Amino acid sequence: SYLLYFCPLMEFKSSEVESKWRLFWEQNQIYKVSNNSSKQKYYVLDMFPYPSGSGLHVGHPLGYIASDIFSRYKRMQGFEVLHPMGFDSFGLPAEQYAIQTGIHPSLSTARNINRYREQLDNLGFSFDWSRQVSTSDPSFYKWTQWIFIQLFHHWYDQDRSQARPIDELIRIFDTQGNAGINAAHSPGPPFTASAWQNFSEKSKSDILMNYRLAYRKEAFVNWCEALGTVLANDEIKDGVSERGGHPVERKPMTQWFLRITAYAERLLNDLNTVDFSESMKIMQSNWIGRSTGAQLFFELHGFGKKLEIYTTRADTIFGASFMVLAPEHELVSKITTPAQQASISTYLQFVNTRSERDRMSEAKEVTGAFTGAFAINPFNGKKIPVWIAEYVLKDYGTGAIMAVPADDARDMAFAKKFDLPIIDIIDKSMYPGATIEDKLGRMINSEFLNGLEVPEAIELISGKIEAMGLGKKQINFKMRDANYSRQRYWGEPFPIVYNLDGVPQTLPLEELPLILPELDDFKPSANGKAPLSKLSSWVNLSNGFTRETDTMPGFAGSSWYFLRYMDPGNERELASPSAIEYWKDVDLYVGGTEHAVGHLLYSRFWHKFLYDLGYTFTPEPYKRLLNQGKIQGISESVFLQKEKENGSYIFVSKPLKQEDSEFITLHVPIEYIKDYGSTMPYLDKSGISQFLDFMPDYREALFRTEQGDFTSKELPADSKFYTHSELAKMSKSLYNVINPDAVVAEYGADCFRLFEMFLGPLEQSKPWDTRSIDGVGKFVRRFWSLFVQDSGIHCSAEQASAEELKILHKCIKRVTEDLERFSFNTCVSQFMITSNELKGLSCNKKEILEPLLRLLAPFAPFLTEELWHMMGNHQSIHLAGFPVVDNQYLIERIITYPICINGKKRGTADYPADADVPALEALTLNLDFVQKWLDGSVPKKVVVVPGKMINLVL
RNA sequence: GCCGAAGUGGCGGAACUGGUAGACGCGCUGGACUCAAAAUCCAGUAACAGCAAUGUUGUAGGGGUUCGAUUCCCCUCUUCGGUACCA
Repeated sequence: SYLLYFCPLMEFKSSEVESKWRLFWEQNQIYKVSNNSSKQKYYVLDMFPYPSGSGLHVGHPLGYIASDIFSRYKRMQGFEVLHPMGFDSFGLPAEQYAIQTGIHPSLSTARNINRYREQLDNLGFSFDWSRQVSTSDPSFYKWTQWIFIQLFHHWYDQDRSQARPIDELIRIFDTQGNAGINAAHSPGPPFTASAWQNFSEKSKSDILMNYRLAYRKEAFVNWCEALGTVLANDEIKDGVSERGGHPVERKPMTQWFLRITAYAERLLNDLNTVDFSESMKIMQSNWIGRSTGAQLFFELHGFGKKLEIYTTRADTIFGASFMVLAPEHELVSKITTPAQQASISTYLQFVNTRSERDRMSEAKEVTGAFTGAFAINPFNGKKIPVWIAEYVLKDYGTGAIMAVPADDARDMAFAKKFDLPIIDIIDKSMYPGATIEDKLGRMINSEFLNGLEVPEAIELISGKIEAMGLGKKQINFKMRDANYSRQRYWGEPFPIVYNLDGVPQTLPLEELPLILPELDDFKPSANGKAPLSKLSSWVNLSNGFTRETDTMPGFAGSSWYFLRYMDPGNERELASPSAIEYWKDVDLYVGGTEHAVGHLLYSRFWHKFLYDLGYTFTPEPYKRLLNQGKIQGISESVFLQKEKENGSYIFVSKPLKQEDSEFITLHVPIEYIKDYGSTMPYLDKSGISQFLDFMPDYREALFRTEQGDFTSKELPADSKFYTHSELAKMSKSLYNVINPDAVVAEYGADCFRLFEMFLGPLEQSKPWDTRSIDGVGKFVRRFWSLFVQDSGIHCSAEQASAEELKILHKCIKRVTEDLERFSFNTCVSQFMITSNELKGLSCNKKEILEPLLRLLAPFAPFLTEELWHMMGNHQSIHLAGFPVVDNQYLIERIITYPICINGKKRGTADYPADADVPALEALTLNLDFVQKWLDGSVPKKVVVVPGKMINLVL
């Protein structure tokens, strides 16, 4: 034992080992990916991060670790694996930061990227960093601008279901006008070929705008005064901006839009061809929101005008007792009668003063006004009053509806409030559970529809509407065209100039990228114009033309970045055709659900557009999508009570807190807490003094503990002041962020990776459990000690026993299967089991340990690389093959069957694995304990489940 | 409100097509080593009853199918995620 003191055991020193192998991998370009490989390709993509100022916390790398494990696994299996990483570096936070601090976004972004890069490198990822992209890099956004130009120069042909060049559309206009064209377009008047030829250049440009896939239009936008910009619908939560929670109001502005609605049908249908989770597909299809219905015209009594509505329930037309227009509907001013003028104006004023926020928070409140006009029911000639109301939306359908109170809850509420007639038209008595909205029941009070079931009635009347020329069948989508303009600085400038008539023109490829100019003042102008508009030398060109001053939104760069990774240095194309041909699409995409409807839809749209133009070769960009859950934190807080008499403060230890008194809750930085993560975390005396340094306002406060009330100085040394734990997200404001760097420094990157996987299923959200990481740490040490003893590696060349081979191959089998179904947590469990089993056998045989090492390599790249080299290998383990299971070692010779009587286990018996069912039956009936139980009688049935169990039914 | 997912020990979670529920890890209890602590190792750990063998109850609650249900079907409750006047 004396000797042992002087002969230190060889330990696994993670920090030394990690830096050594990181350097080795870099010098030997282990993770360099080739575009000219003869191997089969596999593309594993992570959703690239926005490099925020606060760096990574332990939640961010979860998905990256999973994708890294999978990439390494595929690479070891012999695939050429593209596993790149980059940065989504344009966006609001950097700009907000710039406004506050004056530091230019490009500087803070570069700094943040470096920090992210460092943190990522710490975790041993196998990214090919030579392919890194950043969306704010001009060599990258050159192609973002280029794609926008392509969108501008294309229109969508519904008949061919394809984007086509705008020149072809002009040729069609020249020869036949716009009458016979089935294009995705904004509303506009019909015109003939000769009319087209006589239009001015300006008018032609305006008309073409209605067809372009990137177009300008005046629209109500979500204007956020506090942020000084318009926001997309998905940047608003509950009527306030998602970032900052500022109020949002509606404001008309001329904006760029992308005609994503042209692709709605394909975006919906092609969901069937991709491997996304069911809930993800449902989220997307709800967002697209396809509905089949009918366009229907109502004569307006005494105006010689027609009112166009959209309905999915044409069958209910005999129950239509009023019409409703959206307040912004263009006919409102034209049809309002003098008598109703006052009340309509009052209502319109009311609507205008209401922000989006008010509308949403009082969604159930019924408001509206009567225009004085009447529409004529085309089927029975009845006069129907026309109302306006907030609950009808301008942007959906035609912005006008026929209201059928008997069959629609909203119309019903409206009819009740304003005392309008309710005509019963569907008898639902035979469908007891059916709600008002269900398409079930039998028609009544509906003339020729009477007696029909609802679906039959819809069918019949739709046919009649078309035959009578009253309208036609129509498909509608909830999805709107994407607003593509931001009145912001830190984004891609539009490659657009306006001529003297204000007609937009695109820049030629030679002038791309249009570099975002330097600017000192990033604040938006008061009039809502973008910061770039202040830079007149940039805006105004020598020929009198002006530049577009808005910038592109956050989703621009992220809509196509995965293509750039294929060929990031290319200066002539977004990526070379041969590179795209080789990599094609993403085989596995890993990221959070929060991008379900935003990023994923936009990028699928762009990819389809590029597919139409022949730049990409698959209709969908992502074959398979895996959504990782979030890692939650635990926040710690203390209860503070203010004494009524003298205004002094007293902190109350959690167990002493009385339910009825009022408390202020203050969050405590988790690093001051003792027993963090246990059921009874507390502050000790030094923790309290740290906390008071952090919140000096309460320096004089008393602390109430079991031992009594004390000031912080008087506290007994052993006192425990208990705090309150809550599951919460990790956030700076709750002081509960856990930095991966600290965990890596303490436990090593391998342990960190294994632990994040071990926490639970990847797709599930789960709390970071600081304490149980020790278990994984123990595994790493035990695994190490399988290979290393005292002075070094101690593997023997001895032949492995059948038992040992079985343990190994069981592990290979389980881990391979679990990897294929992305069950990483059970992989780690299996490694622990196997390592314990081998430990129990004192197995140190190379024949077993070497394949086991390769099996673990994707999970623990540093540890396995170190051991691999200690065993005498000179090449990286990550270039070695992944072990293959040999089932011959797993064959069971004897199987222990549980023997049950009426489902209850009564004993066991060992039978040969290959025994057939009749033989098993016969052997079982002869068992002593079975005979005792049967006691002479014969069982009704013997159920034999080969390999599993035998059950006798008496 | 609607759509979706999920509810298993003190905790995170296993159980792949119905077949001995609670693998693996944390925590806890006891023991070994130690002057002592840490570390490490060994044993135990769903609940109830029992010295024990063992028995009974148990996968949110209720019902059903089955020889057998955490798994399949119906109803109810709870939690989380998405969405919100879409005609």
